[in-house]
Amino acid sequence: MIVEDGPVVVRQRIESIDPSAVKRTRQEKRKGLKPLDDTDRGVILRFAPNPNGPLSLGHSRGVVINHQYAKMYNGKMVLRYDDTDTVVKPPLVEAYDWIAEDYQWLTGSKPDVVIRASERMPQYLKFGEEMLSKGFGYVCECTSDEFKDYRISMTSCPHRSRSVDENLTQWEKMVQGTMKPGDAVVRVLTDMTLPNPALRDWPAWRIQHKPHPVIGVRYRVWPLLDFQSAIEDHLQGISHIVRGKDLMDSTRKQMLLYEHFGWVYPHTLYWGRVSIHGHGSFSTSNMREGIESEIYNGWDDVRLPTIKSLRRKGYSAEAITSFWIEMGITQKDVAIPLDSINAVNSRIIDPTSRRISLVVNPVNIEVIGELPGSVHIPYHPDRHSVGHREIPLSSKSFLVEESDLSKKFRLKDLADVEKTGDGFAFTSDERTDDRPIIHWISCDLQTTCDLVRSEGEEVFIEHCVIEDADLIVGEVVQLERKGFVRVEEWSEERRTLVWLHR
RNA sequence: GCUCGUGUAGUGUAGUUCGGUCCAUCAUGACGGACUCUCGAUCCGUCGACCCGGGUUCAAAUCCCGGCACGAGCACCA
Repeated sequence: MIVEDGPVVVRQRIESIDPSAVKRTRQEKRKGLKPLDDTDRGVILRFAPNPNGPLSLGHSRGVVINHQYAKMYNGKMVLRYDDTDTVVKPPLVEAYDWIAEDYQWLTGSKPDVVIRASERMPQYLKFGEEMLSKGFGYVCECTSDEFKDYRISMTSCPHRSRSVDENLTQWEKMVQGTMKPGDAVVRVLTDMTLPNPALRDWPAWRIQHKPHPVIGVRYRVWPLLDFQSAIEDHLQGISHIVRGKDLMDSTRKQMLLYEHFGWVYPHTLYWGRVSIHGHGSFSTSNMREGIESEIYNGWDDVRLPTIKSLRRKGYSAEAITSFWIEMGITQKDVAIPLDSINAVNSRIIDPTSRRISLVVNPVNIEVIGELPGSVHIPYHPDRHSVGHREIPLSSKSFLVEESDLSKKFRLKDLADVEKTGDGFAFTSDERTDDRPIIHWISCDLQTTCDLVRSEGEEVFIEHCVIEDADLIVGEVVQLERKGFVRVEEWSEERRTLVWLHR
């Protein structure tokens, strides 16, 4: 045998038998998302947010990945509002539209199906009742603490052995509203000795008397996520679920329910938690509180990681999309530096962004010497198709950044300047040496604007001078030597820019 | 405590299914350089990783066993 031979010898032998078996090829990184299993019977995916606020950057991962898979397999996308909780994380009436809008912005399309769980109650109630009449659910009147003890000790609670009739009677009381919140809950009958405590007779329905912000007081009993989602996924024929790995036990709970109903559970993929490096975690509820207590100016506050805020700052949907697709769906918990999203965004916006001069701390200098009446400067250094502007220079006065002032400098695209006694003089329109190049604004064509910028927990509004260009609201421009901003307002009365990134 | 999951350069990823094609991919970052009338863009180069310990094998990022670390679930939230 070849036991004493080293791997090199073995490789040579293999090579002599079949060279292709050990051929060295440079390995490559897989592009795009990992293929899905079992796609031949159609692909239907879903994105199921709680409409208790607008979409955040974290949500956008769900939108992007699911939509991308649907696209890859010519499948369908379901946008489902999971709005069955009226107490802990109640829906925000406006959020439904916000989410639809952000969804469309991100994907450039509308979902194939839109569902509000709160409008599907008749369906859920039907299956809830079926569960009880078929004997795989029961009405449990333990308090949550009491049941916790049963769960830990792996023993049955007194209600577990109720008859179907008794369950149906109690259910009717829950539905009619004669029982108060907390009095009872409907559990799915699983097995109290299951090794995973989370799966032991998990709750499917609870009583809520607080009105639903959209549909009011029509129902007294509401399904919990695991039940509602399980039923609706089946009803919609969802083929693949991509969800956070914090919902892994949800999958397992729902599979037990599917077994009872005799259904086939969708294929499920998971991703880990994502946070932005150096930023605290923002939950929708946190943000909502912050807005209500006026710590934040609104959902599009530049400090918040909402899609609204990112849009306001000028991120492109394409950047967010390719960022998530490149990241894929690993189960690792990751902390992303904002810079890596910015890098993707820059790559996309740089070729089309006009270059504009803006000065934060302006100093007015008058320059003596020969100068044309105006100068013709392109809006983009590499792409002349972006256009150009004609800047009048008759006043020979310029605004420059205070910190840029020195003995010798060059006004970019214009002329070399030198300090002469108490003034400044043009020395050449050609570039003569490597003196610093600074940006400038002609006093003939200037206006003021506000620049909104956040730094940590602070928001700053800087009053700046900017060249008076015909900026368009919504466009992203690059401030010469500074970075990208989005034009938020541009009119006679108000001109506001929002800082994007460098 | 029980259950589940994850560990590849600073960061994020590819490769792990089925051991050899891996002295390990790509991007970002840092550093250096070229180019450029922006501190932008572009181009070139450099740096840098398989959580640890055993085992199996001619051969382990990949398989097995045992640790360790981190995260999540065990809600009448989603």
